[in-house]
Amino acid sequence: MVEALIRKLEGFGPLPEDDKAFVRNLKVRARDFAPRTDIISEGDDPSDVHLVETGFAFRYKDVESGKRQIVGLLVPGDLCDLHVFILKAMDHNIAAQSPTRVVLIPRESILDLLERPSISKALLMATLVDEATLRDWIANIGQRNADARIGHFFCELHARLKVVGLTSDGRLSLPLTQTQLGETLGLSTVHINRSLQSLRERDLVLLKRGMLEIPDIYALQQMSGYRSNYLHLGESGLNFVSE
Amino acid sequence: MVEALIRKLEGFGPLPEDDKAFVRNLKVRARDFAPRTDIISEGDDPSDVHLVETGFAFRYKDVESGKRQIVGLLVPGDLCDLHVFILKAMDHNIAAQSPTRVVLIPRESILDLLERPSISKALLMATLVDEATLRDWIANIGQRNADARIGHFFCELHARLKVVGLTSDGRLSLPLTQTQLGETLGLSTVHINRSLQSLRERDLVLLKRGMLEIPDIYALQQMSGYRSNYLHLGESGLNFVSE
DNA sequence: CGTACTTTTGACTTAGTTCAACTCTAGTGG
DNA sequence: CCACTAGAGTTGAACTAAGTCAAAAGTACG
Repeated sequence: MVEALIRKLEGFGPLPEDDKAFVRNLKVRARDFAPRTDIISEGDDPSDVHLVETGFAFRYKDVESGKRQIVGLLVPGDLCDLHVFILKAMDHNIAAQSPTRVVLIPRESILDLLERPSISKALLMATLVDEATLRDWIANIGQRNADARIGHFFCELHARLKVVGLTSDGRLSLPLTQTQLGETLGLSTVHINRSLQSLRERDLVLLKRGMLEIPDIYALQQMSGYRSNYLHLGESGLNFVSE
Repeated sequence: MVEALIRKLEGFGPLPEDDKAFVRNLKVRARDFAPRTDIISEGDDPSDVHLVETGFAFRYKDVESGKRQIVGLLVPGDLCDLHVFILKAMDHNIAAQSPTRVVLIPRESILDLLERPSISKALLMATLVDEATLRDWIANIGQRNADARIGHFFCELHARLKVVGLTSDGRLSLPLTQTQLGETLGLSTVHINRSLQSLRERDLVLLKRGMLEIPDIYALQQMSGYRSNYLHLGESGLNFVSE
């Protein structure tokens, strides 16, 4: 059940056996969430840290005026709220998009984990990569026009999912509605719809029924100015440009 | 010279004496940078981690089409590139805005630091707060119109600088040109200028000669939808559940 | 005082939003 | 198995926030 965590921690290099054993001995429990339900809400002071085991979830922030901004996608192996055990309360919400199973790790267990240098280091690394991803997201929203913005986002998603083996031949699952895509990229639903049509006409992407198809990832990277360096997937043969 | 780092690490609670002693024994050297010069560039593989001791710097990412996005401000005590010792290369640039003194900490020393649970934990916490700030930045750029966007940014800056005692009575130093403000917020220089005028006419902010004045911070928070929870600064500056 | 930024202004263009209606799709229950 | 519904996607038309261009005015400083 906690294997997803080990995979995550080993993303930057193998973990000592005793650390792995320690992780496996954590007493954790699982919890399932239906689509479109909140896993954690702003203001919560959870006593457990949540780890996505299966499913697809996202972080979002409510903004006055009823709008909201999606500020992160969570796929299996991602930690939802490592920060809450330090900080007082959630400063954003997390919602399940598809049926999602979450592993709950008690706050004290996390504190124990942090006493182990290898694990602590691995968590820091994972957090640093998240940070880099957020910076790229800012640049994307801040500087690119709608078409490139959408294209760039798709390139990032493709890269992230490819690493964990969740793509096949330029196809990947993207269970977001066009409205949610808009909330992710700071664009209106209508504009997302029109840009998507334009991208399809140019044979750059095809999004249908939660399935995203990228016929030529290189062409999409080209048009959207995507460069993969910030994901830091390197080393273990994952420092790719396209295929 | 490395006191700034200790202050940073103790931001979330006191550090054991031996850890502090360890930090003080690090062999580091300083380096000065003139305004408008790059401290670190994209693609660099620095052998040292950089810590801002005095001055004001910022992170930025170049985007195709000659534009660029500022993705973070660095004030004294901030670490520039904790991630490079893990990751292979910088994925963005850091530039000094005012005369800036930087402390260089050798990569190996950082690795030694990470072997110490208290320090490692403190670094993780600092990184998690940075992450929260970035998420808020995304929501700001993605969802707010120009006036609220600028106002919100100023509120955040005010909060951050207040904690480190760099504000006095709603006044704070903001050594950015209007063009750079635009690069920070994803707006054109001209639009920044006009919004700034509008904000001034409404007595919300007054920016002149690198000095920002906020007559009524509460009013500004109100108009920009600012809530401070995400900075996790609390009352005394330090309102965390640290143990 | 001259050079080089920065800030400001005006006139014009445009990318993206809003509103409101219509269609399509998938799921529900009779 | 079909009818009904609700959410998701699509369309058109009108609107506006923000961008662009280009030039003037202010400021900093050697």
